[in-house]
Amino acid sequence: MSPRPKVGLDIKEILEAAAELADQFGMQEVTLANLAKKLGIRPPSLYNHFDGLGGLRKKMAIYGIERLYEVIAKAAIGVAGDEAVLTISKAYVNFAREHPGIYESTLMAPDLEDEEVQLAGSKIVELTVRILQAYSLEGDTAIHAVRGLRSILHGFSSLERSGGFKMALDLNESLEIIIKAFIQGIQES
Amino acid sequence: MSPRPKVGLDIKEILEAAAELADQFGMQEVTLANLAKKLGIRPPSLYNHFDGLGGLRKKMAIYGIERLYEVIAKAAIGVAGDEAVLTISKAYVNFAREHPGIYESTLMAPDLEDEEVQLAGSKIVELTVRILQAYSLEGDTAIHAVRGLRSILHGFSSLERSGGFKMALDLNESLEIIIKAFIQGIQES
DNA sequence: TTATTTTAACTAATGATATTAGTTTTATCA
DNA sequence: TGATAAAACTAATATCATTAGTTAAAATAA
Repeated sequence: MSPRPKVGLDIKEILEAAAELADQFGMQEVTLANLAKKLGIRPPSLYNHFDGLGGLRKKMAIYGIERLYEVIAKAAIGVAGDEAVLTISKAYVNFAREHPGIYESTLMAPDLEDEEVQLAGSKIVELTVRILQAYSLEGDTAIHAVRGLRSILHGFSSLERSGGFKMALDLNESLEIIIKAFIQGIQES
Repeated sequence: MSPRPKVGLDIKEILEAAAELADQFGMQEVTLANLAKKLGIRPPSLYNHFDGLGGLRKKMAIYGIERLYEVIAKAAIGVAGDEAVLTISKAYVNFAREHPGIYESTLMAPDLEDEEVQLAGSKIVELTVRILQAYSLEGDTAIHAVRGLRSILHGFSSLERSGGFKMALDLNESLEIIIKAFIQGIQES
């Protein structure tokens, strides 16, 4: 019930190769043709591992979200309160900087509302909720706060990558000030 | 020095048709084939108006940013302070909701660092700077604040569109609370 | 060991796409 | 009226993703 073919690729190797392509050349260069060439096989052979280009993008999105989660979760160990929020924020933004293609892939699934994709993302949301519990926010404020934090982190990463911030002013400093302002303000609302 | 051909399309009509396609079906359906069909011409004829698919995407990005600017600028008339920030924020998010394809196009230029694209975007940045002048922020804080506000608005719009917020909690309320918290916090930093 | 089954590769072919080259039509202007 | 320039066209090419059908290799079952 578990045979092995000649080349013997598994989905993990394929996703790692696809992630390398994405980080080096951007998601628009992650084609079945390029991926197959990198793996030393023919494009149709990839259909044994996932359901076409859409299927690849979905798997890449889940893989990318999981890698992002691991980085954030590791950063969250042993910290709490403001320090925790700041630490995971930096980890998030750094991940997007170091792996622009993987980060891009987390937004390129054919259907981002897909159950598996949402499930992967919900782990990051839950982690954020736990960290914000330190502030004992009232009622729905915690949910609004999570939405705000996610908006800041995704918006910041996205704008930074696309060259949206062109003023000569340190970006890490901006991030720190933005995050601190937000958590300060949310406590007073 | 200004002849006229038989059909006589101008770039504005073409961009409006492309924007309609984008809003209805998403940017991935804005192909030269689909656009030509909608306009009643053959795909190669489009090359008389812009430089291929990349050229179209660049023109669409500029067109989209300009339309977004107009909406924000109109919303900013006759308001100041917190009310102004809240009003333009709602206008921004509403634009992304009403014109998802146009909004998407503002991020799909082949080179977002392109001079013309940046120029279009800088008008929105300058408008935001003027509105934030009401707070008399010290030193570089104004620049950090603009970066924060842009991150929130882009991140919020982007996550909302991709189904990132799945809790059953009013999104407009979230936006209002997030923006208020941020401008409150930035004044104390 | 031998036979069967399953997996993962392959070739060949198709349809859609962007793109280039070269041509034709049409409207303006001298 | 004739020249020019803009904007349409046809024809052809290369690159994709994708499907259908085939083959080879490895693991399991007899």
